[in-house]
Amino acid sequence: MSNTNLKKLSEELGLSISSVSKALRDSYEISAATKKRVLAMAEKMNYQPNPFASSLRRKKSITIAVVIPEIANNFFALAIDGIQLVAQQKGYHVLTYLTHENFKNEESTIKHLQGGRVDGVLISLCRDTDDIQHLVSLHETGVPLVFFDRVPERMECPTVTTDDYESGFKATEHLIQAGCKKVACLSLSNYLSITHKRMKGYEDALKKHQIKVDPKLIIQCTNDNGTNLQLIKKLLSRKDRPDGIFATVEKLAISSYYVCNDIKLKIPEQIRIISFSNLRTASLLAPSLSTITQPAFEIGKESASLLFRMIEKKTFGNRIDKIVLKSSLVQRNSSK
Amino acid sequence: MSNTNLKKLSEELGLSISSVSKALRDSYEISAATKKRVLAMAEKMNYQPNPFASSLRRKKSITIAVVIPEIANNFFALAIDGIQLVAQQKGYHVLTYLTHENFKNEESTIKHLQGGRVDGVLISLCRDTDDIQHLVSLHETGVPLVFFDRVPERMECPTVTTDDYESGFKATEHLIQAGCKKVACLSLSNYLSITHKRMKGYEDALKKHQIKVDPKLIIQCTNDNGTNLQLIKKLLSRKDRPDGIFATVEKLAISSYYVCNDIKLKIPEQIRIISFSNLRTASLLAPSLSTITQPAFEIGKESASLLFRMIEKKTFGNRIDKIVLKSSLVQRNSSK
DNA sequence: AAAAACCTTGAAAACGTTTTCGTAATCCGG
DNA sequence: CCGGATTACGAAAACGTTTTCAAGGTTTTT
Repeated sequence: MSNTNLKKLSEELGLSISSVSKALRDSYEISAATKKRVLAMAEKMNYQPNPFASSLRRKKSITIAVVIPEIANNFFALAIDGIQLVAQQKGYHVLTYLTHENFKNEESTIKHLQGGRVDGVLISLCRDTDDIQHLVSLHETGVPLVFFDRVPERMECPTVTTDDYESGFKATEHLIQAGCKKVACLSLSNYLSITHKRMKGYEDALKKHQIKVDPKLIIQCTNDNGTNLQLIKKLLSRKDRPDGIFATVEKLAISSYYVCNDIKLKIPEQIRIISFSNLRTASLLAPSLSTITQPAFEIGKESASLLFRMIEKKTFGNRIDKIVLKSSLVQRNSSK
Repeated sequence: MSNTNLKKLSEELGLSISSVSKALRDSYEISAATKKRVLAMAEKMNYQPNPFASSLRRKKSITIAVVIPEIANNFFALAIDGIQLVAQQKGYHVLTYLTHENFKNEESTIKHLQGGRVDGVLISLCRDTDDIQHLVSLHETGVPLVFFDRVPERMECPTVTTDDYESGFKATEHLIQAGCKKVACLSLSNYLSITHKRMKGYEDALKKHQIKVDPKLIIQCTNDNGTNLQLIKKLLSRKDRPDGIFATVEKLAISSYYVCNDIKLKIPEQIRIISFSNLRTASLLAPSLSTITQPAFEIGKESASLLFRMIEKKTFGNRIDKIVLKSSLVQRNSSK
């Protein structure tokens, strides 16, 4: 086992434990010569400090937690990438938790994090999180907390998001300008602020172009792919089917493609599609998929940076940062 | 802060610290009535045990580490998903580390893990890992270690892999049977066991069909996408260009698609492509991509399960498990 | 030459648990 | 009612660090 500790090291060196500890932490109290000796011996004996003893004593874990709905998802994978980059630079460890879009999981995960296991938490809510008591409670214990992308609607807290309203507006307007008269909206959740904003953009774009918002064209999708396929198939099989689809998340666009293949609907001739997406193969699809692409990697980086500012107390007292990044609309053939 | 600890709890209850601790851990030494009182008070005071004190004392972290080259990668994202599933069931925490295909990162990460921070490690090597001294060293400190997919060639250790040789063979033979005479192989690394095996399958399939292995058709790609695009473009622009591509990893197939679009090579008419891939949109590409699909999620699950068997010492003394799962070849239009 | 300042080290407490061991108090059969 | 078993709890050590404080020794100042 990992056996060499300060005690053994100090015995080997003929020094006290405290001196060895101080030498290793490069304290001014220790002479250069001694430090050199200690470092050499530590190297030789392959000393690795016990992180738990250290964390216990210093009340710091050098660890952050990332809580996300899923990982097999291009957006979140990229966000994690950005988070890890910053964490690695700071020398922090990253604990990852998946809620699988399940509120109970999110709740229990957050509760566990109250024990001091981490110095800060990055979180993107799950699709049916409405009650945020668990997060308020975590916040009250003093753990720095940053939300990214899927942020709570009614909580004063630091967030990193994108211009969801504008993106929803632009995407919808783009479809209208391409010729769509009946644009459907595929939504992920009833609760999430991001879907509210994206849908508000969608509705306002319709209104701007004198198109009435038709509730039948707004589909609340579920967390089950099979069900979603059925919902979309039903939508697209109607006589008065839409001629455009605005998908608020990537997987719903993918499902739409499958349904169109299935029922032989031509994209974009019979139905135009645009979607929020971080798919790297968007331009290789048949047809290439028009996307609103969120800067997922940057979102991760910004969130982590913000969190570390809070951890290091570099952020002003009770200042609450709300960072908003811009998504980019990329027109491709699915909306021509 | 997370302030309530055993001491406060015990004072509030008029019990000793040890009794409270034992009550919370449901020890037989404590009466049912007392346990009930303690549980109630712990709930009321929102007690969360300090994980570091506990880990320090018990010499267990209830945490595993996952070390992978990258996360924005369908294979690894799915594998992590499987790992997390098992870890969550076991009540373990998961620390994730990205090496970004950089050996130095891998080395230092592994070194840090020797301090006892985790009870076990799951790792997929990075593309240029040749020297495995750091892993031998970790293993020697007694930390259970399971390799998945990208495993070391010369080390006696538990692994979870797929039938890479057979898959490489089948994929290549499939291209030959589709009519290819000159099949190129896009490889990721010189060192990895998986690429060796996949390439051996490739070579043996060629030999079986009396096709000479042409070193000029075997391209060692790099870790830089731009460079890879150039390498592939050069390969496909030659007069004696190949009529088939066997890509050993997904991103090289994607790059090939881009190059073919760029230089107007028709897939599959002028060049057929098959690739290892976990792309969920493989069937939606233009043309749909033939794939060898690894059971990434299952690989994650199996690796984690194996690791936990080792952690729980349920695995026989020095028995070394080598689990091999089957990949599936899915023919689509890119190799018609 | 004594006093003050500095440099280097060590002893010990503390972080919050877990666990071993000891010990009252109760119980039960003979 | 006595001896042994059982039940329910507490005291204290231990895990491996970090940090405060004291102290011995050397150098500098007066």
